[in-house]
Amino acid sequence: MLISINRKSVVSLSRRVFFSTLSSMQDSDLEEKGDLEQFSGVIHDKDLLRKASNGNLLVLDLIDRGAMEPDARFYMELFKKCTDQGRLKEGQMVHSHFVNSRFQHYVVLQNTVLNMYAKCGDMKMARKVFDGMTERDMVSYTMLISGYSQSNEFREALGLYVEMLRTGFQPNEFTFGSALKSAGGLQSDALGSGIHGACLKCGYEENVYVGSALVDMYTRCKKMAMAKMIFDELKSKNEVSWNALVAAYGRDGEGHNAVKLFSDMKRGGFEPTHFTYSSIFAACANSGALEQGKWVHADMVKSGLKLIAFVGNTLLDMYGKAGSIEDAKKVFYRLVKKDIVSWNSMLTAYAQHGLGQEAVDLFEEMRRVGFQPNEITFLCVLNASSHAGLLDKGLYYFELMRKYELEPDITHYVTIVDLLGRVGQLDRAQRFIREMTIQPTAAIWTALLAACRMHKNMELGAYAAERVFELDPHDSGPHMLLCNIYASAGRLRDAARVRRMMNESGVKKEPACSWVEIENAIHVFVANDDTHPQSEEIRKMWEKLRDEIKKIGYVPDTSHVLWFLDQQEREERLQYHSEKLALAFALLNTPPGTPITIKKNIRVCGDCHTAFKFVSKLVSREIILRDTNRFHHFRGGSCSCRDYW
DNA sequence: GTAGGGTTAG
Repeated sequence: MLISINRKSVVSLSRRVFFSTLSSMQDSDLEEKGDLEQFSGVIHDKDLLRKASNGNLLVLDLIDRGAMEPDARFYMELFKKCTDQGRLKEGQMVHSHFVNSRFQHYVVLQNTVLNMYAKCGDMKMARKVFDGMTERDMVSYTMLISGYSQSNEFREALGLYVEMLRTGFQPNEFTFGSALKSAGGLQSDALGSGIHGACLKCGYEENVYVGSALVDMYTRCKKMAMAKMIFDELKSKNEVSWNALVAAYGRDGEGHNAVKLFSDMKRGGFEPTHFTYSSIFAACANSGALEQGKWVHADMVKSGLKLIAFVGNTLLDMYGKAGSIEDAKKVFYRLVKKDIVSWNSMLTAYAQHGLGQEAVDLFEEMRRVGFQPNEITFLCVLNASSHAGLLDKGLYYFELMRKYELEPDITHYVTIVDLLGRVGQLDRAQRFIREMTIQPTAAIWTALLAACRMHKNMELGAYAAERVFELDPHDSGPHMLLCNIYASAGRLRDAARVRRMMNESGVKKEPACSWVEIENAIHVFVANDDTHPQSEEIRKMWEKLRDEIKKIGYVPDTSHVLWFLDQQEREERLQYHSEKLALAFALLNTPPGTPITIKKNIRVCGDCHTAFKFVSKLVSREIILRDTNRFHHFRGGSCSCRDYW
């Protein structure tokens, strides 16, 4: 609370009262700073003011109107306060006074200014201050290097690091930490090991910051063995060192290793932090290790850590990716404080599950409560509209972006092409591409190509494919799409030509695989897989299922498979697609009535989609299938995507 | 006065 004082009462204030009044002021009272004018008449004692204000930004007003002149220590406190609170504007104001003060040549103060700009993300100004310094020390270099590395300007950081060495300054543990982060950011093993060598030479290998930075750097350079070795030999470890390694498993989608490390960490007496949990959930999300993720979630609840956005967002994403939309929703609504990523993640989860209407409703709720959407928000909601076939909504939201002063980028355009294509408005999609204000990319034409495959438009498909091949000749996806378009139109010669083209230019098709998690183990299947210990049983199971579903109406759709085989061979191949094997395996190894979740690394084929619908009816089980695009929930003979995918 | 670890989309 700012105590309201008028000039008359100020004059009669004792030094003591003045001191305590100013000390009790909060920066949040800044809007009421008009009242400060009342002080200006009585401030003569700068030291008293400095002490009383304790770096309080309220006094900026006094400085600005020349009512007081800070001393060196006061400048320092003000700059630090602006740095800590990220108050760039106030910092600039103090800076402009500082350059006219008699302290302007103090290196330590100039460093503090430099650091303030760097930490507030204004690297241009930080650089300008640095360049303008007549005298620099090692800290000046280190502050600028760390600023660059924290702004992801890794090349600048390392350039400066080299310059620093050339100039003859000795880096310290602070410098090494930032330099290693930059080398990791550039994924440059060569630069990283060079810096590593320098750390050893200077005797910093036992510093816990340097150690963690080394571990992190090597993981980012894909040198996991080296990272682990350094980690194991670290003399001093803390939770950050552990987190660096856990996070690496998160990035690589190695859920099981991450969880194992998590257990080791706890056994070693280290408390997991928000960073740890966040990384674990990301690891489980990316590897589909839902059961383990749930276990760690329970552990976090026990630990008493609050469900803040920082970690809740990752957890939400994990449940979404694992197919459990209900759990994702629970996390979302229990978050202590939602940030933009929370909203976007929830929208993504809805979109992935084909719950377009829910996504649209959530987006409207977001606007209602006054949360500012960003580009990603629109991408999520456009995607959701597209997957649910909500044409008008999608087009409306695309236009709405500009009202929020957001410029659609190429990814938004792709979604609109996809949206128009899915509902079969191919001509309109083509017109939309022609009228785009930005240059169409391979992704744009691939979206149109996929729509042509869906709606069996060979001519436009061939045209779109040509455009894709011009822009990106090495992607196998578009080749396969075109090949399939020709094959299902009976143009086998053309299909063969595309195949040949792929072979000649060395385009490889990613092998399809499906996997299913049962009791903490992940079982992976590829088509015609007979390597699994239960393969005989699995085949028999599927053949039994196939015969049963044929009785209730299943007709194998062979238009999706290799055109060069005869009908019977095609049907044969089709029957042992990886997702069918995974399904048979899951039915053999899970209790009746429980839902089954299967993941696939490419899009589900049309025949498997149909077969899964029949199986869900036959065995009265819910089957959840995640492909690269989205989730399919099969229940009672139909799919949540309403065959829209 | 200076340092290291996390999340949404594609």
